[in-house]
Amino acid sequence: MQRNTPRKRANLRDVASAAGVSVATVSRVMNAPETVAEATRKKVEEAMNSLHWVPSAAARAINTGRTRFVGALVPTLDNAIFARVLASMESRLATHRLSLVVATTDNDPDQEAEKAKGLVDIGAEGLLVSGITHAEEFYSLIERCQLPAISTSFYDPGFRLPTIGYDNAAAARTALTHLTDLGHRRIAVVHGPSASNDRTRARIDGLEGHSPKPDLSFCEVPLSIAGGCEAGRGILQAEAQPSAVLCLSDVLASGVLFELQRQGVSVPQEISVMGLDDLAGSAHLYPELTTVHLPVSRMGTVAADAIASWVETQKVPEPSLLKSDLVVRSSTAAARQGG
Amino acid sequence: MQRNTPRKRANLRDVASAAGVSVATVSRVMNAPETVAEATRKKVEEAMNSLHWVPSAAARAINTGRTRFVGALVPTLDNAIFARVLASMESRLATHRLSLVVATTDNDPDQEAEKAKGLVDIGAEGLLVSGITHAEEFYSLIERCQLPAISTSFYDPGFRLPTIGYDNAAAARTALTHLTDLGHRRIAVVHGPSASNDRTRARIDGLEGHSPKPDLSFCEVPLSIAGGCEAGRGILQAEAQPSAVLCLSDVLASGVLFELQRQGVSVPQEISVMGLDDLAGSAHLYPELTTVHLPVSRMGTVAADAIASWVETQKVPEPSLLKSDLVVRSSTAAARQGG
DNA sequence: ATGGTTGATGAAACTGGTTACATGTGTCAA
DNA sequence: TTGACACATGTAACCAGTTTCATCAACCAT
Repeated sequence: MQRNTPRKRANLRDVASAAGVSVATVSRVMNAPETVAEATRKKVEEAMNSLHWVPSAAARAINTGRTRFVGALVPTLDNAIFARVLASMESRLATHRLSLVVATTDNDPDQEAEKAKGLVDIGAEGLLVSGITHAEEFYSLIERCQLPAISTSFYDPGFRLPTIGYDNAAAARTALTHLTDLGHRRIAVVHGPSASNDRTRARIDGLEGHSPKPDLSFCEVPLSIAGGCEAGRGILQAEAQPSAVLCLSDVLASGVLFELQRQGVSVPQEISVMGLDDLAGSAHLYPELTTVHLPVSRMGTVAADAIASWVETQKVPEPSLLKSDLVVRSSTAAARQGG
Repeated sequence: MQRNTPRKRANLRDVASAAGVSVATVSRVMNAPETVAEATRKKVEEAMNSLHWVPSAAARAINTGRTRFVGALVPTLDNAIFARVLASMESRLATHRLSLVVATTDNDPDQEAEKAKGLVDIGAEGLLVSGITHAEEFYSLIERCQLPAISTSFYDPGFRLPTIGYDNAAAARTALTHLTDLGHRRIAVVHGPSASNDRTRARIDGLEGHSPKPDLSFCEVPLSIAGGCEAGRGILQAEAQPSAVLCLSDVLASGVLFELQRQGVSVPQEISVMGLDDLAGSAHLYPELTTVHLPVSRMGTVAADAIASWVETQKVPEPSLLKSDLVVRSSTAAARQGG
């Protein structure tokens, strides 16, 4: 039985002895090549190559105290909006030489706390979460570890964590105002599960106390296109039909749109439909969806910058409010007189 | 100047001396509590709590040689299909007590290689990539590190890496056959950028040599709903109008659908539209989209299991072919005679 | 009383890097 | 010729855990 294969990975010492130098010199070739003489450096580099040496991330981390990645906890990847946020976070973090570890929580605070623990266990230097509803274990975890953590999708300067997001209530109000401005008074509000989603709750709450006071009927469905379809069917079956449908998420609005078309209802002539989010595709739906634009990409980059600076400088970032804007397109129109 | 604040995080030794035991015992409380006497364990646990001790992931990793996370390199998060794959990978990996680090490559092999290096640098134990087009540096990286790496979205048993995916060419063929079976002969094929996307290329190639030989016209647009709309406009402006549109991605099909409706063309009466992917929302579009179902969720779980077993057991997994199925819905109909 | 076994614990080596400090050599101005 | 200084390199401590092996007491059967 020959033993040619050095079944164990080479380490710094192996490289050093192969190159005939000390470990310090090898380390210098990695971290400060300019301090090493040309000839020595070449010798070392050759030894590295011939031994197929790859530095151990863990060993480096133990010394520097840095792992260079942060974790993101999102409710789901199925909604395009979170995918968008993550995409912009990921690319922005890359500019800070940080990686992003993703975990999904399914809108469940307990699962979030558990996954957060998992992220800490593998060495996350910071955490990005969404919303303001979290388990007590989550807070005690980040406190215990003194871990930088930022909350997104929700602006609340008084919150326990720095928040970077928009005013969900105001966004919903903006949408409702657009509809009432158009003369709509009987409006169906379609939203996703409110029990598990604080953003949804905030949007619903934002509709309260509106003037003029519209006649709102609420409809809770799963947060998906299928859910929107379900809502659409429900609306058409109701005895008092609304002249407008306010969907608290573009995904739902899409479903409503498709279902109304399927049932032969023309939008916006018979019923206006409005969304909230402004997903990339919403501008291209038929009809083009009127909605409230939430700057999710921007939110991702701002949050990435904030967590990066917190991790690097230990300074807690300021909360940041991002503005949302009404985007009027073709899915809403003036209410017909005396409908 | 008092020095009450022990500005440094506590370590194992601190806990050990606080509890009046050895470091080995503290370590045992973590990893094999049953071997420690009840009373001792309690003492240690109290010390841990009062010192707010959090074990260092890096220190553990350096000993066990495990970081417990793998990296995934996807072209983009903007397409729902990758978000879906990642979601199922993430949840499946969690059952193996592995986390998922996500990086996006923008369909650029060089960027992929660079991000892969970044993932290795932070300690990824394995890599999940998509497609079969990769930079040479990528291969040399995984070879050098002897890193488990699996390719998804593309089945090719002869490939350099184990592949877990579907037969893209066959899926496209299935779609085309459905259209020709319905009597369509003049068909517009809408697809995303082919230069940078091997899956798209494979799908296009799959259409070749079909019998009966249809009259295909190709249209390349950005892979987005907006791109689909653009294609839709192009198709209506063409002098020889097709009776069916075959979109090599559901995202494009959605855009085509919306644009045709916008232009007053009825689907499928005037033009049939077909997709490929079967995204979650496709079944609820108006009209419901006929498409070819790709088992992306299943692919995610299979790939997760494969990389997990490779990482744990060092045994290279077998390639795996996942079947795709035709899903006939309402967006396609028989070609009108003598159109 | 004796030897064997089990259970709990500790001392110290070990993981794979980084880095403070020491050393040795060569250059240059005084 | 000598002291000052820069430069290249090595020695060994250090990071925060895990793990091997030794130790020692307690228990039990002989």
